[in-house]
Amino acid sequence: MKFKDNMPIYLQIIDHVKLKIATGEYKRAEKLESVRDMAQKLRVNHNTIAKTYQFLEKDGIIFSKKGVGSFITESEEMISRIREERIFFKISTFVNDLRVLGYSDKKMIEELEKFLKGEIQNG
Amino acid sequence: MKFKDNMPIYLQIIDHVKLKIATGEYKRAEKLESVRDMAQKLRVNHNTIAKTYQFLEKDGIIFSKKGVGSFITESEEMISRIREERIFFKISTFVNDLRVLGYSDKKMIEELEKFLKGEIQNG
DNA sequence: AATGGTGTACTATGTATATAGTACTGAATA
DNA sequence: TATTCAGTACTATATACATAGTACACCATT
Repeated sequence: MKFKDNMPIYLQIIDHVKLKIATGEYKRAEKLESVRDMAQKLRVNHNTIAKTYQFLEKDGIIFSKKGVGSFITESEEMISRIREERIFFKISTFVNDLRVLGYSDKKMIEELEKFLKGEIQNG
Repeated sequence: MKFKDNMPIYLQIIDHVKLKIATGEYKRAEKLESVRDMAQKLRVNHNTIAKTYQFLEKDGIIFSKKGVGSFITESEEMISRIREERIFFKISTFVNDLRVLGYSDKKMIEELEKFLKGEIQNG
């Protein structure tokens, strides 16, 4: 995993975990890697992962049991919400950003289609 | 201007200036607000604006003259590039983010159209 | 009962960011 | 020439972030 240096690592890992939940890679009630294993895997300090897990727990996205481990929420409703909020955020951000740049709805769609077509030719 | 607390202020202001260039609000060779005026307007320390301007100058986006002021680049090519790079970044980020979430090109366009239509009904 | 893996907590250290305050340098102008 | 407005530079202080290292509390298993 690559980190940007203009954003706290623990926030990037929080988003990383939420993304994995949104894509279904992390499933309901699944056991997460331990604080120390995750730290080693991502090459960060275990305190940073501990902070990450504590923030995720505060938001009800995971729950931790001392001496046992950390687990993805048991609420399917929460999992759905994480996915849907993410999709809504991505689309609304996109629309807003392009409108600020002067794009109409029509042009926005056209440019998106052009981008998708051009990609195939290039790659 | 509102700042997010998870990203350095000076980086947010850099983006803010680049956006104004991209939209045409800041024009070629135009004089920027002074370090101290901009600081007062955005309610940050003047050192933060000085840092911002120095980064923008390092990238050739503005140039500063001691005792005179800071100015938008005289290069129209640079201005066009700032706008085009921004648009490309927004579109490619959007496409990538939605693909990660499992969206096909077709579904991506459909959801965008649905969002744009739904918006009109809601607002 | 002892061991090992778990989350958690704490101190210490270093870096980046932002502020406050001050002062210097250069250019335009009254 | 003196003043004013620019950018620039410096010290000091505070906070957030990340690391390193250590230790403790809890739970399951041997």
